Amino acid sequence: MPELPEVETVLRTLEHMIAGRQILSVTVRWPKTIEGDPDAFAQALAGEHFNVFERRGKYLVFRMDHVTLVSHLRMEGKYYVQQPEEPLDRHMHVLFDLDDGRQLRYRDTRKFGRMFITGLEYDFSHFHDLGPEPFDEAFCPAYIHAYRKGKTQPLKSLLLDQSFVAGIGNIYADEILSACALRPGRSCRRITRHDEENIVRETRRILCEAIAAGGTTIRTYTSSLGVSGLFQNDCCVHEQKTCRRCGSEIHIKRIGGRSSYYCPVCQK
DNA sequence: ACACTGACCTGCGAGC
DNA sequence: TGCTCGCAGGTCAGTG
Repeated sequence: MPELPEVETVLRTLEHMIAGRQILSVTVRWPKTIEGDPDAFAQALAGEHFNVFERRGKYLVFRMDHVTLVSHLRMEGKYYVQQPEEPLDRHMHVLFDLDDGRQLRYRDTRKFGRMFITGLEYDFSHFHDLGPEPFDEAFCPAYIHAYRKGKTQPLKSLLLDQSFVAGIGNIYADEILSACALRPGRSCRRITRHDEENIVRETRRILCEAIAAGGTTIRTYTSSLGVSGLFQNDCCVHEQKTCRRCGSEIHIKRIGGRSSYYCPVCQK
């Protein structure tokens, strides 16, 4: 499931592969992938160049000539750069014909991912209630303190709340709370200043390490493969049987509708 | 205002 | 073997 580090990896890999390329035409095979009118989407992108590659939270942002293309992979969205004669499968929902003869293909088995176009000056403030980036200095202990005031939700739900901080998903939320020795079900009302400092530091550390792990895939990419990160193979608690720190059995509990993995010994 | 639930989708594994 | 059921997950609309 792509979270911030995976989205960053996908973005940098695509930048490496298609920066400056022009879109000749767009084919939409599953219209619901496109927010808004798919025909207008295809028309607006024809002739546009991939100029600037940005990420905001889990959103991929491509600045073109006259429009901005925004893409969210949700759970299983992937991009492939292939030759047009390579066979399509039934999960390839949007095709972008490029000026060098290759094809950028969006593939999504669950069809949850979405993309849309908007103006060149798009900055997210009008459409999405996204919180600060984890690496932005605005994400600090004092910010957490102010944000959680009056709230009672579990810490896990707080970390998944994209208007609190942008880019964290279920896997990294579990890992961050494990690193902070906090149980996912703990109320955000009942943490200390020390915990707030830990959350900021461990969030950044874990995402940094994950981006670094994903970065290795950039150097080894092959043009016809989908891009994803590697860090998710290296979790302390998420989808683990035993705690990597103390060896205790990992517990699973549903919190906010998500499976949450934690060590009952290390996390209080 | 806050917190929780269900819908959107498909593939996969468990259980019968 | 073949079927059904439940689960996985990010976001948002809807509900209490």
